[in-house]
Amino acid sequence: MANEEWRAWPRKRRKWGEVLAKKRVTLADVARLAGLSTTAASMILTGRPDTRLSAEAHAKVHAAAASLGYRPNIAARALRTDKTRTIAFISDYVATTRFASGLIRGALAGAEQAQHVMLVLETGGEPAREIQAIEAALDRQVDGLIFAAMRAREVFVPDIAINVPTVMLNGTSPRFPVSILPDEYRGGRAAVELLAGAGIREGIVLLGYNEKEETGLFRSETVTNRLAGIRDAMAAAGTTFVAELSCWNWEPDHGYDLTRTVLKSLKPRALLCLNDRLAFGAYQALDEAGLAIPEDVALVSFDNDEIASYLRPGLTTIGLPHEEMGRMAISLLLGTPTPARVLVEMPVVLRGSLPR
Amino acid sequence: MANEEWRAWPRKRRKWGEVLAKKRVTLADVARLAGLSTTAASMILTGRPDTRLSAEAHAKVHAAAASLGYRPNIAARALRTDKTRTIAFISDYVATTRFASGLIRGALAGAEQAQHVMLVLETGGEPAREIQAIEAALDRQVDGLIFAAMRAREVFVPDIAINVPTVMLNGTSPRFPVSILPDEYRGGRAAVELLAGAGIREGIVLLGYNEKEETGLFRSETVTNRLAGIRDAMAAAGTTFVAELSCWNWEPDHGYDLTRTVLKSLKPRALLCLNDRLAFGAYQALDEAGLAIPEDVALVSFDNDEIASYLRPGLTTIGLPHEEMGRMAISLLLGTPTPARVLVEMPVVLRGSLPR
DNA sequence: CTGTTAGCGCTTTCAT
DNA sequence: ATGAAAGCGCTAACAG
Repeated sequence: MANEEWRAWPRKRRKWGEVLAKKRVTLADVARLAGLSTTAASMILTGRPDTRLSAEAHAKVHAAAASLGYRPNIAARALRTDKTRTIAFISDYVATTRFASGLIRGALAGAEQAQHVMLVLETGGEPAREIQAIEAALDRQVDGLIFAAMRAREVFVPDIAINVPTVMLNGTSPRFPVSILPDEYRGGRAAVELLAGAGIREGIVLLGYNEKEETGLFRSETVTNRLAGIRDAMAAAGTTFVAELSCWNWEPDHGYDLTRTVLKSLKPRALLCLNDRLAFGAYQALDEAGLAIPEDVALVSFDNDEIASYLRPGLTTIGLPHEEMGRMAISLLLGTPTPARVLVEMPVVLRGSLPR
Repeated sequence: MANEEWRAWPRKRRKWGEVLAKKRVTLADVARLAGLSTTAASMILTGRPDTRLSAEAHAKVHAAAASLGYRPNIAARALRTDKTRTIAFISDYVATTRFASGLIRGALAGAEQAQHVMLVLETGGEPAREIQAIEAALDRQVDGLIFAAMRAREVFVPDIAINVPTVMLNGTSPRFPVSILPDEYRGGRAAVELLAGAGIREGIVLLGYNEKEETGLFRSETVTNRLAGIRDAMAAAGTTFVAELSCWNWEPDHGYDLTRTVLKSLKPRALLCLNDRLAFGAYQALDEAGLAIPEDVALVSFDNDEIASYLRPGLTTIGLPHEEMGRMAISLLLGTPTPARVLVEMPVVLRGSLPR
């Protein structure tokens, strides 16, 4: 399983503790060196405004802190202040669907900017692990909780006491009013408008519509809203789909099969795919059929998955604004509570799969 | 940018603090309810073995804790014990290359299993942010540090005092002897042996060899070792490459271009691609040239990127054992220090791009 | 303007 | 067998 190759270092193995050394410098050390009280040192180092200590005192304390390399012990501070400058990010899956990792990245960036730090916990969507994760976070006195779902949906949050601000990210929960979601409705509209803008109003096939929205992984309002936007925009453009193909999951294989099915009976002008992986499969089927993209068939899709940029021609897609959403979760958490549903705009990513 | 839709909840906005309630139950509360001292409660709840308190005391304390929903304050405990059961995972990028997120997932899983929790920090490889990340972690009294690199390489670790166990994950550093890497040499051998096993010993093209290994993103020993394994295995099989194509980066476009170049001058039997994205580009070029995989041209590649499973036929590839590596980082950190370089075996993932 | 004192919640000698 | 008291490092009242 693992192949170990031993290196020089210690002759005899020792415990980690023995390998390391020196205890941390404390505030008392700084105060002592500066010849002042810990109180003075504390006030000066935390930069409290109201209290006026001599400029000389300031200088001495800062000099002492610097020369000793002093760093505050945040755990100790938290005992007094009840603030750890730490936020927990609890999600069902971590970057399993690679693009959803944008949620973490955005949150991480937001936290860093706000001088906070993030505890990341994965629950697999299992209630038992969710409870453990919440408790582990709360036990460490985090200042806030972000509950993230990798696929937008209503999230079940265990009914245990949570006494810190909480934000639902890419999901909703009746218990927590603050939630952040992609603006799927407008995204859906945008996709259709893109086609219309390219002069395509006829011969459009919808790929991946899930007949039973209440089934499977996508029982969320997400896909419902996306579809609502699509249908409204189609109606507004005064057209209808020439065909609607449904499937139970959005993987490349399904896109491939669906597209082959379509091509048997008709010659579509465009494929509107409900996500990029379906579109990927569609590319394969279109290639096999000798149809050129976008001359024969145009494609528009959703998610801005990484593969969208790999395809040739590149896939035009309505992206999920995950990074922006993650960032927003932090600012909502750290700001005044906003008991609202925040909808974040989905970016339009233009590539070659649409005629210009 | 963000579209806000206000929901029912509070008439007037309040601060988060006012929205929440009740202070935490403390050990003193438990002790009081049990009619014992905090000392007794502490000993019983932490399950210290040597001290023998009455069975009755045990029962009372546990009952009290349960009925109050007591949870220890780990920050406070850390003040005494110097153990936070928290580990920091500091990496240059978080899941930017989607498959590298396996490192995090593995570490997360390992931490959870060991009842620890993980602080995740991203540095972008910038020294200033690295310092901040280390300090932020150390200030929170983490029990250990994992330094991860998303692409295996030698990692620069800022020269600041680090007084906790540290493991380099997917990277090396002269300062920290414990490091975990994929066993690239054996992986390289495996790839060639796969081809040989399929009866292919002639007409093999190497795709993506970087002439100047010291340039660009891959100055690591990783690619060097991978290539060494490949060359040794080729020699062992008594054959040589019919062509070696180099490029400066491993993206689909390069694989596409390189393959087209190859096809101009010869008809290869197999392509050995140094990563899956190159292979992806190669697929596109082969498709265009009307060559069938694996009948005309076989492919073997590295990484087991997600796209490898999307391709048709599926791409046979030597995977990066990131999840296993992440898990191992935790166990090394929490166990006895192992001042060694641990090499983790790369899994062989068989799919249709190789004739059977 | 500065220092003393108290205590956050917990574990740990050390008495009883 | 159990509890009192000290103290981890820090900040907040309150004196001086």
